Amino acid sequence: MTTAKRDTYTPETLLTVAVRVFNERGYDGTSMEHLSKAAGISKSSIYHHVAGKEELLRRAVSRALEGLFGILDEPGATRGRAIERVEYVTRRTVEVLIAELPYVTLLLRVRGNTKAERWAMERRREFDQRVAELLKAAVADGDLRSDVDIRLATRLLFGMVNSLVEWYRPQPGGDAEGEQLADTVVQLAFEGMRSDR
Amino acid sequence: MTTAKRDTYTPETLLTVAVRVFNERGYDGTSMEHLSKAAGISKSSIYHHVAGKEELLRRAVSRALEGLFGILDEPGATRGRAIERVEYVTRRTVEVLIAELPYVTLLLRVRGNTKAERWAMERRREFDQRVAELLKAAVADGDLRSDVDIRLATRLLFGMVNSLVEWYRPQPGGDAEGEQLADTVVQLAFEGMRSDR
DNA sequence: GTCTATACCGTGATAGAC
DNA sequence: GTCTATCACGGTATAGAC
Repeated sequence: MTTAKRDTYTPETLLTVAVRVFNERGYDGTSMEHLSKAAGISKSSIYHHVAGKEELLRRAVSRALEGLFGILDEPGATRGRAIERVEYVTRRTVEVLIAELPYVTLLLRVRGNTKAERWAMERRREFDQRVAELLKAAVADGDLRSDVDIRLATRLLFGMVNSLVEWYRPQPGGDAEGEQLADTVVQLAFEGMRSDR
Repeated sequence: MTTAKRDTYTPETLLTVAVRVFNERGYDGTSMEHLSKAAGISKSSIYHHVAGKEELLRRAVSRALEGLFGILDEPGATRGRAIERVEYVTRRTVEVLIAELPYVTLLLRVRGNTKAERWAMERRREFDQRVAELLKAAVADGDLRSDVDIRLATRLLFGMVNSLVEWYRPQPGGDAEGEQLADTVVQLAFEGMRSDR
């Protein structure tokens, strides 16, 4: 029942274009004029599909947040030893970041100037807290080093993971590329960069 | 000879205010009206001190870049074993990030919409490349693990370091706080988060 | 579903008085 | 050095024809 051909815009297809431009120029640096040029339709035609610029932002960050929160409900994140759940969530976060790259990129860059942005920031904080609790449990189990503040370690770990959006660009033919990258990130984060082990 | 009291603005003191607002609202999300309110003077008075909004941005990112490139000229970054130079640069980058927090924050967020931004991004890439060469040398020495792509490891390492600007807020009384934080970052990055060593 | 035309407001920047 | 007044422009968004 899904229409294959696509010669006119829907909110979904328009979102794809908008998110790309938002990430190139920044949300505030993007005007409806920029969007209309990129989409190949007039400014006013955009308003036929969405209520305005902010709705596009809201849809985009919602999608990113759905992906991230979805991880926390997966079996790997709810069962087993805490350290294993931590590594699982880290690995899956990398994979979701890559799978939903433009949406998560936008999420990680919102500044809180509009209602939609502030809502997104709040939900993101929730996610961070959920992850921080996991790490805390792993420390209690004695599987993560206890000589550094765990809140700090969580932030640094996810600072490393989130930095992916600043430079990672998916390869056209790279299929299982995400899993490989996730492996490397987990290795570096938990085993360190030194070779003398 | 330095005038202690400050009841009128100079380009320097104005920059302090502007950079704070830029970081709160984003550069593109900040209008001259926002700046004038924050500075307590009228829009047109701002133009008496600086040529415009972009000059404020240029001054800010210049300051950040000076701080970062300065590190590469320090003895610790030019002498000794490569691995030691890598750890030194990492540690010092954290310290400079904290010492020049608002300026580096702005630098790390530019999108390339204006000339000043594109120039800043180019110089930043130069810095990253210089650091990547250091890490490469440390791998050649056998001191850094060779089972992961070194360009990738460099990006993740500095992704972790740079993420500081997203959440670190200096404590009013915290003096040697920066050095402590730098120690932790270096430990986590090079030794990893696991406790089983 | 897309267009042209337009309303209306905030933007960066300037002129000139004090 | 700061102000008020003003400019030209681009911003989001709407009206209404096709």
